[in-house]
Amino acid sequence: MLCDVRERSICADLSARDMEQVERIMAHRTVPQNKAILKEGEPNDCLYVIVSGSFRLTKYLEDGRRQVTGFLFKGDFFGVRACDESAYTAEALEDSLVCRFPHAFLEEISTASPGIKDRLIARGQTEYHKAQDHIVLLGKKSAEERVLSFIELVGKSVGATADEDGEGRVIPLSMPRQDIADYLGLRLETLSRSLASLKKKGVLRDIGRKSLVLSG
Amino acid sequence: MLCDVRERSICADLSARDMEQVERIMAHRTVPQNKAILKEGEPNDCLYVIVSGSFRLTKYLEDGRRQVTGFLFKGDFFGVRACDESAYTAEALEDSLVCRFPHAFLEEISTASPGIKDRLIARGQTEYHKAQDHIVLLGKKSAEERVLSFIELVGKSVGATADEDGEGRVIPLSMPRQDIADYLGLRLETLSRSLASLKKKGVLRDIGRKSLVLSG
DNA sequence: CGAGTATTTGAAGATCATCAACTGTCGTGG
DNA sequence: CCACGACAGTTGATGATCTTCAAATACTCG
Repeated sequence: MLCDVRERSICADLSARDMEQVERIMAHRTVPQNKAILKEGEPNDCLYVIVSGSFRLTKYLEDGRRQVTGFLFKGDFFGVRACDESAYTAEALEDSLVCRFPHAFLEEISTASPGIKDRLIARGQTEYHKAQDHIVLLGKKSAEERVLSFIELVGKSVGATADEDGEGRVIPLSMPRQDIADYLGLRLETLSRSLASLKKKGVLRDIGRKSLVLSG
Repeated sequence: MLCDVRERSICADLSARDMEQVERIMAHRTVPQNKAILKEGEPNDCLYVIVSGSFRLTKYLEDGRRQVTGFLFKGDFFGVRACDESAYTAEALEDSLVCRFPHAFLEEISTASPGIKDRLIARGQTEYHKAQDHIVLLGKKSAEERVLSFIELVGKSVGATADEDGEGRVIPLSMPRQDIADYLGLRLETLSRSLASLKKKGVLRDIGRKSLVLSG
């Protein structure tokens, strides 16, 4: 079975011979909605590539406060760390499919396909830069600015489609409000009010549970 | 000339033969206080390792709001990205010394010393995890909690020393209050008040411009 | 249709920001 | 060596934004 995310992912660097190996070793795995595939503090020895669906990454404070540190979509991957325990929890936002690579296996075939490591470095940097943008968002932006930035980010990640009128861009949302609020460092109610306010101002054309429509 | 950060840094993976190469190619460079060695948006083709001193990483919003996304100390490195422009500005907090490696050079010797790439991957992950902790700090913690977390982070990074009485831990601060505030997503005044409050509560034993003393 | 959950809305309160004045510190030069 | 100026940091009073608690409404699924 072939992923349709191959060209965007690690497999793109593999030779035909290595690909055979991959197809023997790797495992596709379905992850039901809200099920964790990786848990903060638990050991992890695999890299996961998202074939379809989406995930949230979360971290918890000792007292239970939860922060969503990122959302991942098709083609993204997580679980890079080769050693000890995971720094975050990864949960499916919807029924999803991932491709699983043991680190040991990656290490092995990377001697033949060193491009794999370059991919990991580059992707690591991309994630780091996204985290920095997130930091700017949390450190310096107002509630409404955060919400707008989030919508644009999702739009870029999953792609926006034109709505019926051809006037607006539809942004699909696979996550509930609470996840968005926890990503933005806001309370549910503040997120809701910010969305309402953006709609009143005409920035948002429509607010749905599973999608938003941006004006223009 | 040999760095005393060698074992903590990329050079640790190099063979003796590669080290000769490194000593020919690499350049030590001094960076005066408040001078940027990397600027957000400008191209960069080198990796820098901090030999002595410290740096702040900053990002700016279009309207000038500044966010400090991280502080780096001896042994840390920045400028990993092999391509296009830098995602952040790196400025010296004090007169500092860095070691400079062109990416092309690293790429070249990594065929002989593949451990270098593993280092870059591992370090990239470490930075990413630090960024995630920063996100939790900004998204979920109160002003005082942020300040305490920051102090503990610096303590871990640069090492705390016992004070005269042997009762407290002295945390050296190489950055001004404004940088700390911009790191914590707070205003100067709020940072100052939080410090004062922590002292009144007995968590801090003393507050100085260039150091803090933690109780216990 | 109805129960349960997700989301929105309302009113009151807390935390942090803002504006302003004050104090402390450091380096310079008389 | 002390006085001065400039900047870094602190403290005070007021206000805005976001949170909290409470209740209403909308949506989903069996």
